[in-house]
Parts: sequence; structure tokens; C-alpha cells
Amino acid sequence: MAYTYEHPHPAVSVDIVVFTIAEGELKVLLIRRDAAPFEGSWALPGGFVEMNESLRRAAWRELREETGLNAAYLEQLQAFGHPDRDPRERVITVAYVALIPYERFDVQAASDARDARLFNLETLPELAFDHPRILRRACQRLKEKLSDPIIALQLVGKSFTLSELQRVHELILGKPLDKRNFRKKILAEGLIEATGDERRSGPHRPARLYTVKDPSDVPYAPVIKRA
Amino acid sequence: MAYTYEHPHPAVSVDIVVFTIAEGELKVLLIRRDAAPFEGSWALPGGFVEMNESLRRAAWRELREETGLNAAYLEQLQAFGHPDRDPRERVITVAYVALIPYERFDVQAASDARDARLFNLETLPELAFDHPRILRRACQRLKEKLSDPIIALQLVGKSFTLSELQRVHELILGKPLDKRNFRKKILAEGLIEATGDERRSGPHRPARLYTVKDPSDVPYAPVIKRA
DNA sequence: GCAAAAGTGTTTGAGGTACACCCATGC
DNA sequence: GCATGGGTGTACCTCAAACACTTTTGC
Repeated sequence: MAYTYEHPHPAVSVDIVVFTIAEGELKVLLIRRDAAPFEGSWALPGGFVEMNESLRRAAWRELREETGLNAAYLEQLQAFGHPDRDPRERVITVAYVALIPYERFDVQAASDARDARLFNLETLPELAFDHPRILRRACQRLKEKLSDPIIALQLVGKSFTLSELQRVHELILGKPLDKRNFRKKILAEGLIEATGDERRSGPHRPARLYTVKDPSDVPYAPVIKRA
Repeated sequence: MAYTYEHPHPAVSVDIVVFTIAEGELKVLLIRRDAAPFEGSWALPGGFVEMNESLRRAAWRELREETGLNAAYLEQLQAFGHPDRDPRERVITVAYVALIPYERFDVQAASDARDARLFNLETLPELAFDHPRILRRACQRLKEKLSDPIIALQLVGKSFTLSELQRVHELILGKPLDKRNFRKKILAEGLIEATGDERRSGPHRPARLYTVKDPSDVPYAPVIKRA
């Protein structure tokens, strides 16, 4: 089957920069390419936009198909369209940023289960296409958006300790934060509250657990079962 | 001539939201469509991306072709790609925001000189496609970016008074600002300096003129001739 | 002289930053 | 009992916001 147009048309794809926190580090999801070009190297999950779906929907679908994930948070980053970014043909890609708490990760469930792995940002493999550039922009955007408190909340589980949340901020900013100042600010925002439960995880005082007060404040937040 | 692909490809266009200050108001440039669909209604300047040019370059070219303008400031807004946003075929558009000081306007010089006009944001005509949505996002982005001092500087001339610059901020924010606080903040940024000249323009005290100190601080800023 | 915009400082409150010690636990 | 992270309050500084009068001009 072939499709013919009077004028030349580029292909349009979506690529998704999936961030999560695993093993106490900020990680990005990459997929090993099993076809040319860049066969064997790693790339952002993504694929071509279908003709009857919106860009956002395409990003959502690709994410599910390639990784089995249902994104918690999905935001358009920007379009990338240098003429020679893909050696096969002109491909314009629209990049998205997705944030997913690690506890939701179930990459095994991918229908199109390819070789997918989480990488630390400091130890990235060779990336295909202009994906290094896209990834850099995504990191930058993530930092800029961190002032919105819901960003970090997308990367922790249903319930979390304040130290965990602080660590998320520190990983994104790449610098340590003061514990007391952090807690003061976060609690002043009024988005989260203590559950009353504690988590004990080592030879030290147990940590209080917190959750998002009102899930509607946090689009796509983990669904919280209230008593 | 026809172009054939194995898979369906959308068309890709760029649309540019051109802001300027004219007659003491924030205005946006629109072009009257001379062909279906939406013939006779107004639309953002834009057109299809050519196969050998980047998105940014396409935006630049369309702006020049349709309006004779050389953009002072051009920034990607985002991609819009709902499947039915164009009734002819699937068209994904990448929107840009351009800021141009009014003194550079020379729409008459357009090679593809169509019916182009500046509109006040409060008195817009009917817009084609999803351009109302694009325009709303552009206004929102402009507000968000105003904290960067170079934004407002893109909308004033080579030399300007502080009242003019303040008016630009007020128009973008849609609310009045305090004169003393405004001047304090702007001057503290250290980007501009008094030229020593004054401008007299009515039955009141003349205003000092300012310019950008270092043009390299302000990409695409009006080229300033230094003594 | 009067209308109209230009120009000029100080005070206050909020929020961000710096900083040090005790607490509860597992081993 | 000791190592480990959890939890807490105060002082300072910076920046944003509020606020009123004098100056210079054109007519």
C-alpha cells in the first residue's frame, strides 16, 4: 500500500523521555534499537504518529506499546526537525517528557517487549539520532518545572517520606538541599499530609509517611484510597 | 509531480505568532486567507515546511515571505497536531512566537504581499483552524517569559524611555505596575543604560532615553551604533 | 498657571538561606 | 552503645510591594 501527495511530506514521530527514580538515582528509560539505522545503539522510546491520533495520544500509545507503561505525567517538550536528524528520510519528531514513579514500572508487560533499560544520566550509552540533544533539553525543562511542586510528586510512590521527596528534588537539581528549609517549604504548600503510618528501613528512627491530600491537585497522581 | 510513501505522512507547517507594540497597544499580526478553507477569515502567518530546512528556518522564511519582516526574536512555542485541525488533510503545525519592535515593521515589503494587519488582542476577528488556541498559548507563554528582561526589550526600539518599557510590561501582564518599583528592578538588572539624550513628546518633562548596554546580551536586538 | 508625564526613597512583609542538636531505631 | 537517618526552630538577608511628592515642559 502506498500514499501519494502532491508535495513532499516529512514523517512525524513522537519520542518520550521517561524519567523515574530507581536505586536512589534519577534514571531515563532507553530502548535498544533492533533495526537500522543505529541498530544496536540506544534510543528514546517513540514511533510514528498515526493519522487519526493526536500527538499526545501518539506519545501515550508508544509509551504503552514499547514499555507497557501508563504514564503518570506527560508533557510536550518541543518539536525537533533538523533536516538530517534521521538518515532514512525527513523525520520531524515531537518530544514528550513523562514522569513515572518506579513502583508503577512494569516494562516486562510491554506488548512490543524490546530490550529496555533504565540508565543513569551520568553513564549514558551512545544514543541514536539527535536524542542526546532531546535528552539535554528534557533535563533542563525538568529543572525549570521543579518549582511546581507536583513534578516531584509524580516521581514518588503513593506514600513517601519527606526524605524521599527531598532526594527527588536534589537529584533533579543536582545539588543538596537543606532538610529543614525543604520541609518547611513543602509543608507550607499544603499539598501533602501525613498518613499517620511510618516506614522503618534500617538502624534509625522510622520516617513518617505522607500522601497527596487531594489527588485532583496532582493530575495523574497515584490513585489514593482514602479511609 | 507526486511524492509517494509506504506509510501515510502528515503535512507539517509552521505558524508564527508575531507580537508587536503599536499605537500603545500589544498587537498580533494576522493575514487574511485568500483560499479555502477559511477563505476570507484571518489566520496566523505560516506555511508548509520545506524538506531541506529546519523548523526554525521555515518559520523565519515564512515570516519574511508573508510579511517582509526579519524577526527580532523567534522562539518555538509548541507543536499542535489534533487530527482534524485542518479539514483538507492531516496537518501538524509547529508554532513559533516572534517579537518585533514596531519601528522594524515593513509589511508592505512582503514579496508575497497579502492582506496583513495588526490586531488588538481584545478585538480579534474570527480566526481560522485552531489558531485561537495557538494564540492563547502564545499569550500565556509571553507572560511566563516576561521575567526574562530581554523579552520586553525585543518590543521596544533602539532607544526607548523607561515609561515605554514599563508600558510593554503592563500590556503583556494586563495590569498596571508601580513606576518606582519597576525602574528600580529594571535598572538593577544592569542591561540598559541612559544614552544621555532625551525625548520630548508633549506638554510635560522630557524623558531620558535608554539603550541596551551590550547588544550581545540581547540576541537579535536592534543593532546599536556606539560612539 | 495648569495639565501632563518624568523622575525619585523609604518602609514593610514574605520568603529564602544558613545553621546545630536531639530522637528512635537495628545491630 | 553506636551508627544511621528522622525530626525540629531561629536569625538574617534579599526581594517584592505599597506609597506621595517635586520637576519640567507645552500650551
